[in-house]
Amino acid sequence: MAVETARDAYHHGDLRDALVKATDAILAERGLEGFTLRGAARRAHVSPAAPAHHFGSSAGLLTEVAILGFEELARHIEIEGSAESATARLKQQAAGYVRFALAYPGRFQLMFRYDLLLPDDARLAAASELAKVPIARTTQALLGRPEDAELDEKASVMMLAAWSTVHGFAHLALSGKFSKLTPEAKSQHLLDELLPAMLEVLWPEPKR
Amino acid sequence: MAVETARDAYHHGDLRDALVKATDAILAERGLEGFTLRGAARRAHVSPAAPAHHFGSSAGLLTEVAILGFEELARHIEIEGSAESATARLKQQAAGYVRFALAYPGRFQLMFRYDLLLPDDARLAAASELAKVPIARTTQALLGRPEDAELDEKASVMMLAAWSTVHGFAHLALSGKFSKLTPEAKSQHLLDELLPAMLEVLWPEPKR
DNA sequence: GCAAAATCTGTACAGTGTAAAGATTAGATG
DNA sequence: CATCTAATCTTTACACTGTACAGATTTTGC
Repeated sequence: MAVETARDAYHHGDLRDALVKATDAILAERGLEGFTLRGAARRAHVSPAAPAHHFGSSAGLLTEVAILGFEELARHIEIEGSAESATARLKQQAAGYVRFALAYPGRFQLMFRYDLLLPDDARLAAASELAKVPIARTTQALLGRPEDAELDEKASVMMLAAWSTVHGFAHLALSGKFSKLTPEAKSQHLLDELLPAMLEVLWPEPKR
Repeated sequence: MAVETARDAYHHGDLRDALVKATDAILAERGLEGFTLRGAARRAHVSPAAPAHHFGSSAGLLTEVAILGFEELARHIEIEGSAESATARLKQQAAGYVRFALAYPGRFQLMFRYDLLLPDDARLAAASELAKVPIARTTQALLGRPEDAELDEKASVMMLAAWSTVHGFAHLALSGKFSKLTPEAKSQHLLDELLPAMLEVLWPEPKR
């Protein structure tokens, strides 16, 4: 059956999955700029042209990894415990978003590099859309509406505001644009100090 | 003297500038992913290895273009007429920021792709820093402080909030993440409708 | 058991960035 | 003006890249 680890056989057994994992490992170890299709093939002990059959092109493989990225991102912004307020929940989700970006910068950058991904992949679009759902629900809560209701224009704009802020913060952090503002800034400082302070400016916690 | 257009001579005359302009033109025509060092050399009618002497590497040339980008960005966020309020001024600057990103996507994306730029270039850092000055001044105005004063922590955080929001918006727009939210969304719609609406959520205009 | 389909290899090609060595020109010095 | 030196550009070359194409190998369906 060759279902077990048959890496030296002519047929790999589960090359598709192995290539995705190899790519993800490369992203983690050497970042997005360290990825090459041939490198991923080497890591899976397979010829340079092998990936083509499963993914068509480099973009096909990367799209698969980006899908996993959006799913992982969704997990990071789903809040576990019940938050005290809607704004508190928003902040928890924001922290999850940034935590994901800082923990998996290669994945995160890939997910927004349309030039590396298949432009019209339905599964990628769906995964991206699914990752927004938790933010959408919190937005509705902020407006005092039922969480599973459809977003009207005001809610859409509000969600866009939250998303832009957090995404911009994450992107600037990964671009190294904060090394000047806070020379010693490491991930912990960004997550524990700077991000909450910024969010408090934009979504102040209501006095009680 | 060969100061005049001597493109067919052995010595170009002003190859350094010609390569920068060629690169900028490629970014405008084919985007950042359309740039190659050899392509820029071809456009300047020069051999593939010629750029190396002036810029050392591809990153050196791109860094030069990124510096021009930050200078152009600074021009876009300097407000011309006097704004009615500090928040109104912030919104004008935000619009300038996004207008720049949408008008010159190749340049804009390059400016934040640290993997393509020289990591420790002093002039690039200075240009990037200079582009923040107008936002810093508006931040001070928002807090009712003298505009040329040093930013304390609160002001820094506030500026970071504004910057993150606008940068995230621009980045998401260029990533094509708004095509779902607003299928027909073109630059005009983003600039005239969506962006002002989002900013109004975060920085509501004070009642008068 | 055997044909057909799926999977992977080997080879090849055009294109990339850039290192190294040589050709050409410009500018400074006498 | 002549000549030397330094700057500038070309040529060649190399190790890569993504991927197209033809063929080898294995699995699968009948």
